[in-house]
Amino acid sequence: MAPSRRDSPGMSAVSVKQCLAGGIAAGSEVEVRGWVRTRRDSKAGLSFVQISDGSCQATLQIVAPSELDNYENEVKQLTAGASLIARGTLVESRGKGQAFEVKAAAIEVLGLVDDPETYPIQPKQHSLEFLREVAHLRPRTNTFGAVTRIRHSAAFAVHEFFTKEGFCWVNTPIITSSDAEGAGQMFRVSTLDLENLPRTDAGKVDASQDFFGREAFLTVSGQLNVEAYCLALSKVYTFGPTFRAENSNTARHLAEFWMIEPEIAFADLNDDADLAERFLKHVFKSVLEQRPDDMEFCEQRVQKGVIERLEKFLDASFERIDYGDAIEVLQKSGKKFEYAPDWGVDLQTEHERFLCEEHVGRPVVVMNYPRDIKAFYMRQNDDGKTVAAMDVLAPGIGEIIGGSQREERLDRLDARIAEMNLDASHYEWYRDLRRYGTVPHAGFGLGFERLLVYICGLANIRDAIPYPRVPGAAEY
RNA sequence: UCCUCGAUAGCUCAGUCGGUAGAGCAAGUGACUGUUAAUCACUGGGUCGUAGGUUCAAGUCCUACUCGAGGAGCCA
Repeated sequence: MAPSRRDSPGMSAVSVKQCLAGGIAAGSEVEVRGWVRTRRDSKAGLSFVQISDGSCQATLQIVAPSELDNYENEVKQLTAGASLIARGTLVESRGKGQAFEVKAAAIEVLGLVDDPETYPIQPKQHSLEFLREVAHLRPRTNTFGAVTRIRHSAAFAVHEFFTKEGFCWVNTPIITSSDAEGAGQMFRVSTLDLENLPRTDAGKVDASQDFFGREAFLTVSGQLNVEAYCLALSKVYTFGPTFRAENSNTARHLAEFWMIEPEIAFADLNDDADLAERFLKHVFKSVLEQRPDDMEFCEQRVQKGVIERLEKFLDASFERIDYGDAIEVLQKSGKKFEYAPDWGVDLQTEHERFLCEEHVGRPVVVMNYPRDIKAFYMRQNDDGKTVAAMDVLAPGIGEIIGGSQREERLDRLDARIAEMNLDASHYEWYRDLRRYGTVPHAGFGLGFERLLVYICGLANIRDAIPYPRVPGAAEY
């Protein structure tokens, strides 16, 4: 990682991370750029300025001697948030707390803070609720720096995993005309003039005059579309934005979030569960390896125990349990649940957490759910009562992945579409996939922000995405 | 959407029985110091979320609304 050359002769622009990593020889001339975290003045004729440039969790100490031309009128005006470029010598620090520091020969102040008293990001612990109200400034905090770098590493690990396993990333459409699987309320996409809507003779809004010549929405899932690519490229996945217009106001829901949906051909539910296990372990392992400083920050300041939770996850093989057996286990557990477990009803969060935290003590895959509580595309089992669906439950959070083997038999699929009163005309192209060379296939879905919440130990999903969109709030 | 709790200085909070407002941090000034979220002293900073109501008197009690948090439902 050679420092890039800059205009100034003999001087290289380097990151805070590079300065602290030990890869640059002490005595080197360097240029660093960043934002001030704190400034401490010494009457010995120097100031200490801690700067961050986002390259790592740590800050770099700039030692600014009072001999600098702009010491009195600029350096001593530096407050949290101000931006600067420092040029000088990278030296071993005389003080404790850091191995290296930069002895500045010049400090160029790019931007002071207009009103330091009202600058929201102060060198102290802020509440996450408050920081949500300043979403444009919160990336300057330790917490959001860590989450942002971890988010990047996790996203990279997702692509790395699938690439190594021979998958193709397929960009399914964000604008869609079908309501997919009825997976929830959709955002409408329209260019019609809301003040003056075209009407049909029957008085309905005339969608044929809209941009796409029909109704259109933002996607709630790329799964149906990606199945088509699966039945040609064998191993595919989506990773993109997803939208749900549900009025859910919780720490686990966003109106706009990123979803990962792999789909594998010539595969059954067991293959699907195997894939989910390898996938989660790879992402967790990568993040632990690539962002130890940020994970340590999460451990200290976000939630104690997050690192150990991930390490344990890597070591544990997933337990697999049939839904019916899980219900029996819950009923015989002697544990009092707010909702009594009953065959035919979906597992509550309290049930899921009991299964993986108390009953098994490691991640659990619950398989073969009652068909009446699951989507039309899930493959019907021979017992006539269940479908080949699975949920991966993780200690500390509950469901983290939901997936299924898909119904590849046209007659069975048609029967389900009819049974559930879905409009068959919407699924013609989906039915084609079963008419032209159908094969068993399976896949799962995973909310990327929920994965981050688990990795970082965050309490609220709104802190796992840069600009959270939730009912009643789309500021910034 | 339902239930519960909350909103007081830039931030985090205290504010007793209803009697016109307080701390820590931050900011400003000074002292001190190769300092480490430095330390010490002083100073400035408030339409108590909004609108009504009760009262001689409301941060405090009542009503409505707005916003936030926790839980539930829905789900990823």
